[in-house]
Amino acid sequence: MGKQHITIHDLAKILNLNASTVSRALNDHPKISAETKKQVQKLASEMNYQPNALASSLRKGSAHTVGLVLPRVNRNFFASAIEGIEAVLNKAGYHLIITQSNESAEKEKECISSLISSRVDGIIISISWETKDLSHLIAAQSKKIPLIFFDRIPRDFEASKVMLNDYQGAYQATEYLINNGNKKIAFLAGPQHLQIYSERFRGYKTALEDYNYPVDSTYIIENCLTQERGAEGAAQLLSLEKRPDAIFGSSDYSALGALVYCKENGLRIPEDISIFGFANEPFTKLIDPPLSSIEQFPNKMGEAAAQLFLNAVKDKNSKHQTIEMIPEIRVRQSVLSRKVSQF
Amino acid sequence: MGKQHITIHDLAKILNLNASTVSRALNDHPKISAETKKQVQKLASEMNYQPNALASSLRKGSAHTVGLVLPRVNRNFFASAIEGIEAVLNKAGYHLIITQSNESAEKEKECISSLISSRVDGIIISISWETKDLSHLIAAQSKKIPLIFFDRIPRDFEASKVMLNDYQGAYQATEYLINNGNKKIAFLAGPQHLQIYSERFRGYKTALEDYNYPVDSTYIIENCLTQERGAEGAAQLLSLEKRPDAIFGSSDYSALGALVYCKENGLRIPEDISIFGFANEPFTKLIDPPLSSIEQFPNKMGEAAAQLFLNAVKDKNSKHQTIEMIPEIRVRQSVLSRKVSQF
DNA sequence: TTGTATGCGTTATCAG
DNA sequence: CTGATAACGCATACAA
Repeated sequence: MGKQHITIHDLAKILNLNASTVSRALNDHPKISAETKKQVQKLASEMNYQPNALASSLRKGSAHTVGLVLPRVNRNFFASAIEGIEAVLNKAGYHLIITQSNESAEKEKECISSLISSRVDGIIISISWETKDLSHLIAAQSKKIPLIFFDRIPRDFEASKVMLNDYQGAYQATEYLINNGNKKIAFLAGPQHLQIYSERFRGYKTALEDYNYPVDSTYIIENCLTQERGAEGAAQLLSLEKRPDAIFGSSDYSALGALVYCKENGLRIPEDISIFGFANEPFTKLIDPPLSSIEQFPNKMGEAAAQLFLNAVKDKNSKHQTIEMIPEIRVRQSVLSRKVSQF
Repeated sequence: MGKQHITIHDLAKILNLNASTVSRALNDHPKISAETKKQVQKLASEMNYQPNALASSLRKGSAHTVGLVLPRVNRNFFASAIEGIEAVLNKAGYHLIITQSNESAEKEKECISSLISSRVDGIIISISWETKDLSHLIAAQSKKIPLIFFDRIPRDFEASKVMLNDYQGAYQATEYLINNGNKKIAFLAGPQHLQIYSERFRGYKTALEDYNYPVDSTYIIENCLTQERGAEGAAQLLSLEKRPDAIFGSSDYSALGALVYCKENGLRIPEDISIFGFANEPFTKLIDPPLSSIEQFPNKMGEAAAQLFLNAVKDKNSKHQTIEMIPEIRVRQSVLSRKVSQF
């Protein structure tokens, strides 16, 4: 009592052993007698010994820890990704430090800096909406810390990546809208310097072009990812002389904002206007009407990101790898099913 | 290049200084010349020096870090609590390590153990559903690590606590149901060894008693917190000869399960049956019909928990403190408003 | 104002 | 099989 934390030296003194022997016994070193091991481990557990991870990591030069930088944990997508990452990492004996950038580039810099200071063995990151300057990421790489991007990936950056084929998801959703009788499809876009959002936009645009639909810039709302922005975007779209008959959001939240706004303003969904989201957040199934969306398999994306990290530490000289996941559209009542084609 | 991480010794050598001087310069020590400071800080930033937090914390005996143990981050309630905790803690210069027990008592033990090994300065915890043995928590306290409970609190444990007046919330919800024409109110209970759930049950029961309603044990479903269990509970209740006309869930998720089950089985909500939840998760506003629930102010609860930790480190001998928050009911369309009384 | 010496708790290396 | 010693990187008491 009195002593906050006991050390291997305390144990050693009591057992008339050397601290090194205690250390080895605790780590199940092969050439320590079974007798001694038993003795040491018994006392350690009786005295509730907890090794000092700081000291151990300092000495070993690694904390066997991976840092995770997320925009925010308060999103099913990211929370599920954490589960996948932890499952793979824990099995491999790694711990995870979760940090949040809150969509702020500055906070993200701090997270990275703090993780480097904590001497993490790798960093898995989904960058913030704001992030444009990438020097903090270059800094991490220059310290030979494996850097794995997932989901939100900067354009033109050499690193391992887990990405969704956002293009394909957006293309399919747009195609579905077209094939089901929607003529004027509006799009709520995200920041175009993030690949996922530019790819979603490309999918939308290409589908329109392939079907010989005009791409009308008044139907494209920029930087529209939050529920609030979605409502604003919908307001803007509904005030147009020729208002759209469908709104496709780059995020479930902006789609939700649009949906609520349309309902509040007397539009019937999907009879008057169809709505499509992106991410398949759990609430999409629950709202009225249920929101069509695109499943991204966040858990699997997390697992894949963790696996890329493990590959990187296993083979220090391995090249960067990219894993692409295929999304699936989930059609629900928020979209018209007029079946104008046989598709 | 080549070197992964540079140290104060590297900087010292380059500047022809001693490592201690460099250390002091970087920490803005008062008796280091402005000249030297500028020199050192310039080089440090040029070379992208990142202090080794492991070494620093080991030496200082504290990492200025707080550990957080949550059942899971994939809940708005907990994710919002994190925000509140971080806001207060970061302002005070502390970092947060987030861990998840996944509602497993064993995993929770591991989290605590790992946090103690990381030499956190305090632990904020909301315990898992499974947790009954509290030895891991006693272990933490015996090492003089301040322990702050929030939301899910074990009965009869001396520690600082941030709790909701769950009794009051449940009482008010039940009272509302009574006053609005519901005669047979069923209850989906949680594990009674957790104070929040026993208090919710007590609120429900007391309200019934106060209004001279019978407390019918066939209307009480035990251990019913998940969406799945909620659906099962509803199935059980609807199969009763005299089925209830209202279901009050101890969680939004079990209430949701009940709501979906009732809808799927042809009951109109609220005409045929009223549903009330607990926690006011964001989805409650969005579903059809919107689910009545009880707001817990998770962000404020997080802030309060962090504040209690700060109090504990500021005054080592301070007594345990308890902060009680007052919940507010949020009535939505999932409940009948028959107004049988003037209330 | 700066340098020297020491120790935080652990583990790796070398001896015995 | 076990012990002695040094070192991980940093911060502090003490010295100059």
